[in-house]
Amino acid sequence: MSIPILPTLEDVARVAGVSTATVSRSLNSPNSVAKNTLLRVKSAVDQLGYSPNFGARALAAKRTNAVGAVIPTMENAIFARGLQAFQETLFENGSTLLVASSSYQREREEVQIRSLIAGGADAILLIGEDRREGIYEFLKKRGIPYVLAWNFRQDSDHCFVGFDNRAAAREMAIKVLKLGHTKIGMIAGLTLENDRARDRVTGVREAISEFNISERDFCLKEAQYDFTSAGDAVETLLENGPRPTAIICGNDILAIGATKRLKSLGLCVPQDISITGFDDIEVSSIIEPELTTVHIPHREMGKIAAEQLLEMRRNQTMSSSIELKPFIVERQSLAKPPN
Amino acid sequence: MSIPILPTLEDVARVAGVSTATVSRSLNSPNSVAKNTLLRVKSAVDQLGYSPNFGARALAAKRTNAVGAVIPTMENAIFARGLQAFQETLFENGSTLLVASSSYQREREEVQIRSLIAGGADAILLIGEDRREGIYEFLKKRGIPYVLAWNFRQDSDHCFVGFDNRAAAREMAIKVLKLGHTKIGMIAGLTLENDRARDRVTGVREAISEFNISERDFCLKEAQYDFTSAGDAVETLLENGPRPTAIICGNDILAIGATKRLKSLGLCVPQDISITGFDDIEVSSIIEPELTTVHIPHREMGKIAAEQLLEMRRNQTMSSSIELKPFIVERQSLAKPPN
DNA sequence: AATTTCAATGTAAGCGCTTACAAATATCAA
DNA sequence: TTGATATTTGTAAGCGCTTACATTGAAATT
Repeated sequence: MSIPILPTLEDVARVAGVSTATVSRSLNSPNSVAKNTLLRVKSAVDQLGYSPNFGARALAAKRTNAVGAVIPTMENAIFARGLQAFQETLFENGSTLLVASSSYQREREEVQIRSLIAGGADAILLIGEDRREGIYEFLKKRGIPYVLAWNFRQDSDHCFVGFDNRAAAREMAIKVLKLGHTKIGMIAGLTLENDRARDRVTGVREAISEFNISERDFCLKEAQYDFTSAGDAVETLLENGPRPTAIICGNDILAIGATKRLKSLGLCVPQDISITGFDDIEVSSIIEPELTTVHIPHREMGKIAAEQLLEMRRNQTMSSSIELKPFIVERQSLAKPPN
Repeated sequence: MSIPILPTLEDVARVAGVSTATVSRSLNSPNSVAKNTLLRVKSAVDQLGYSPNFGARALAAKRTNAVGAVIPTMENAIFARGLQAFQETLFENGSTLLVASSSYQREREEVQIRSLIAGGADAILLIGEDRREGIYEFLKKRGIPYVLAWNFRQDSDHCFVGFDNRAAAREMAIKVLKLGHTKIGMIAGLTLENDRARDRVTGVREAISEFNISERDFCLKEAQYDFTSAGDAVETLLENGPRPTAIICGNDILAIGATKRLKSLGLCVPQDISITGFDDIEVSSIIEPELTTVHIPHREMGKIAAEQLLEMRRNQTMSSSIELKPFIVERQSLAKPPN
């Protein structure tokens, strides 16, 4: 594995008997080259096994065609699914995907953003809105287009591609309340530095107050996005104050973890306690009882985010935000409260 | 969002009152620069908000520090988890991750490999071994180090970081057979262009023949890695030939999908039929019955794969393969056959 | 036939950085 | 003090590509 000597544009030009400019054009805008010149170049390329040097190309053309994405973690199905669609769309448009993960930590995210830019990203996907203003200034100063996904906010000068977490959570809470539940629990994701989790709490609180449920009958517990934390949270909920008849969860992982723990405590879902989720990941329809949850079109979101980003990079303009509409999937985990 | 004019190395040099070489050294090998020169450069960098141009750096230094990974899909938890660890390790070592996905299609994978290289990857992670020889030649010719993960093969001149799929599957099958099962079913992943899936089938077949189970009492069905396909496969298995008392699944997704379908058909797992999985993804311990499966240390694999790749790139040498040892996690889905 | 227009190609100037090598300065032993 | 050595800095030559601009020759227009 020694350092190989690779053919350059110049080698191709020599073999094809044309100038380097013509070779470059053959590769980048074949339409502007005569048909049989193109053929000669192509065959020289094949013969030499040429492929362009990435650094040189990036330097001369002032673009890398690499798009970065900083997501909290790839292990969570919701990001994995959206990211997959994002990558596919980028690929179809000749861009590659650079990935970094923040572990839901703001400081770390910031480092990752900078390192993706240093690593050549010339456009970037971020999750949610919560971050220091300085980061946005940094991106603007460098002329790097960005899209904020997994959330949506009207009247913002950022470009969002996502959904209204508050409204969706509120809608789910209203559905729960309309069934007659009066003692409500909620297991939310950690709201610190996470606007999506926070907005979902806000939405639920709104519904709670619209239905005149007293603060005493609403109990909120935050938990990390894993099954065990969710289980622990649900136990806390049962121990403190009046036992809820419905528990609204900040996402499906929390809902599944909570359900599992309730069952192991001998409680039935939804007969004793109803559970709702958020995201509609694949396993939500596999577990028992099947989970009533908010369906989020992650794949679509990933695809559209990619498209917006590509457009922004192409036109050097800001694109407008796009709102996706979640909807509730009714399955088995939500029912009327017990008498 | 107009095209911004960014400061260059030369600007920094001018402000700091030194040569561009000194600035470059300050950034890349601070030890070789006098302490107070370093300070002057640092402050010039801050003052101008300088950060190096990626293309120029890649061109001059002949390396991008980007590592590519082509995986079948990020949506599958097993790759998501390994990839996450892979990315973290790369980041700790100053490299960025370029991702592409093949959807388990060889042709497509080949395109993705080439496009990652064109996109600047100077090392690459691949899953399994099954691909045209030409691809390996291509990588060698370009001097791009690669690691094959999720599988392991002795006496190969590739660098593997993975586990012996055949041995692990065989071991699981032996455990099943020792319990007294004599009619065995298997739901495998699609083995076409997938050496891992194929090796797992081979391992099970070995055990089957070691226990003198006749071909008539072993029924194999391939399925895509999703719950529905697995469900359909299990139904086929029930319809054809003698009903198996144990079904060995090629991975956890298949096992979970099969379990779900069996339950909906009114069959009990493991009382009527035992089920085993492979991978030990997180939900495997959440579903009911909890899944008996082969635990694969995905995170460790991702981490080690990254380390090997970084070492190969650093030394321009081939590293040796590393074998990880899976082990069986006994939970509830495997039991003795009914009388 | 002369002029204009346009498509196809060539020329050559960078793009912003790294690094081999040279030069200058500081350090040390004798 | 002097020469030898080590440390720090500067000079300048690329790295391999893209693209503005110039050139050529053929087709279209008058």
